[in-house]
Amino acid sequence: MSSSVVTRFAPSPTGMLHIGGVRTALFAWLFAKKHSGKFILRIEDTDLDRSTEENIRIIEEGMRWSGLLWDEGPDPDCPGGWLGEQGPYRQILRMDLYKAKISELLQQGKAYRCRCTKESLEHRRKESDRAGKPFQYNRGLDFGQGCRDRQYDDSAPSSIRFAMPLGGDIILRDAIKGTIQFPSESLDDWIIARWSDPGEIGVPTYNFSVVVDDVAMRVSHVIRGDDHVANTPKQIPLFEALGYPLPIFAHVPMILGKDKHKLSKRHGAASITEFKDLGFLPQAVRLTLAKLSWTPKIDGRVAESAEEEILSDAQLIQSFSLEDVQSSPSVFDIDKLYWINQKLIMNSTNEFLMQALDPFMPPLWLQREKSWKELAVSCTKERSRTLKEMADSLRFCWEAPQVFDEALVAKHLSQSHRSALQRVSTLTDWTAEGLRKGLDQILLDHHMKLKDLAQALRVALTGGTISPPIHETLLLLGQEEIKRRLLRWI
RNA sequence: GGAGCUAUCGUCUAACGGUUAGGACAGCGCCCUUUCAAGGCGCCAGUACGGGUUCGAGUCCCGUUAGCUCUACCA
Repeated sequence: MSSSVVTRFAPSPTGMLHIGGVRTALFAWLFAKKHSGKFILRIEDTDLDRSTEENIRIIEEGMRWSGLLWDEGPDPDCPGGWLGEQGPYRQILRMDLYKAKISELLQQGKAYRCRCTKESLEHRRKESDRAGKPFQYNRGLDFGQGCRDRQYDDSAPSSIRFAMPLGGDIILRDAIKGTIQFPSESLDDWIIARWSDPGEIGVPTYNFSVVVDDVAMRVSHVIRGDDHVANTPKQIPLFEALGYPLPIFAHVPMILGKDKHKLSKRHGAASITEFKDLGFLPQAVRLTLAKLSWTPKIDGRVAESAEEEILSDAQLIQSFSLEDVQSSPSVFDIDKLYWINQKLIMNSTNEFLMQALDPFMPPLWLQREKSWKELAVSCTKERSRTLKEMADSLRFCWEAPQVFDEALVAKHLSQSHRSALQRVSTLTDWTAEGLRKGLDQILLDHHMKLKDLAQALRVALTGGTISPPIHETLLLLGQEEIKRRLLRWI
């Protein structure tokens, strides 16, 4: 039990849920599932100014939609508002724990009160800049100028800094990146608790609370974004100072936009909500994200055909391994998502799609018979990349065309076409079979090709030349609606 | 500026130091076809650069270049 796997996703509620965050969470989730471990969601809201309740809700909803359900974390349905034994899972509610740990460090001389004001630090930073050196508190040019050995008590306002090692290297053994060495001299004594009034301990900073929480929640594998690599050498000595064993670190590479910069709104969709609204399936998002910087190997083999690219969650979980994750970043290509989404839609049951389509459809959709919906879904699912496109391709069912393109009318609705349309409106057997026979007879009588009649009907009925196969299009519209729409052409 | 990371087709990637450098998406062409798709077949396209090590380097080492991350009392 002591060796059981626990991973976590620890976003800060300062904005939307970014697709890059979802990918990081996905890897942590896959790893936990693979090892029958636990996956924790923890809200890192120690930035009081930027964190909001609304953003927490967005994160929870986004995670649920993505299918990344957490074993421990916030849960309004549970007593106290969270699920799990190490709660609460919002850092703002865990201040007592942090402050107790800070007191310990203070007593042991592993942390110290710092009375340097923002102004003083600003000044020293500028001085360093002028000398062409990076500013590091109590290192380099600043060595000896800080409060490290002043033994200040809490009788005056102060922040609290962690006394970092002064020599040697800090070594990070990363499950993805390998061993990385950081010279201690490139780090400095960083702030673990913000400025506070006399007698108090300020709000702890991210790098501090993360360590305390990861230990308290028994996180065995810290799987997080690449952008945290530089934080890790700060955190490692803290684990040691607190007397905690080190978890295994795994830093997953970033997801880039087409211009090789961090993926953002500029590249189109970046938040998980946007992907949802675009009509992508959660499974498609998971699969696409999973295959960035990682290639699943099924039975030791990578995909060798298009079909083999489409994997189930079970296959992803089964083949997931941190060692196989690349250390280089990758560019997110939405075309691949479209393709995977289309494949998954094609593979989906009508039952599933009928329901998945609900949010994209007008109210009239909900009133339709099941058999009608089934027909609508089955004749559009092979020709749509997204749920939204599916919904769009069924628009003609509720929206009669108002304006017609003259060129289309001239090409597809000549007098001879119209006389055939006249016949269509007089058909009486509107079963699938009867309709087929009826159309065939019209084609014979009018010496027409199906192609011509189909396009004439499309233009007359939908205003365009694109629709599901013509028999299905007619069945979806129904006899009465067709008569109504054909009226102006016959 | 400093610290760190990274480098195979446009993109995602595969390749015990030995392959005509493989696959997928995108693009292009042909076939199929009732429009659009789907499907089938095919084409285009890559080891950033320079040095080593080696019988042999995409793969190991060193440098160069480029990109990214971090460099906050943000997370």
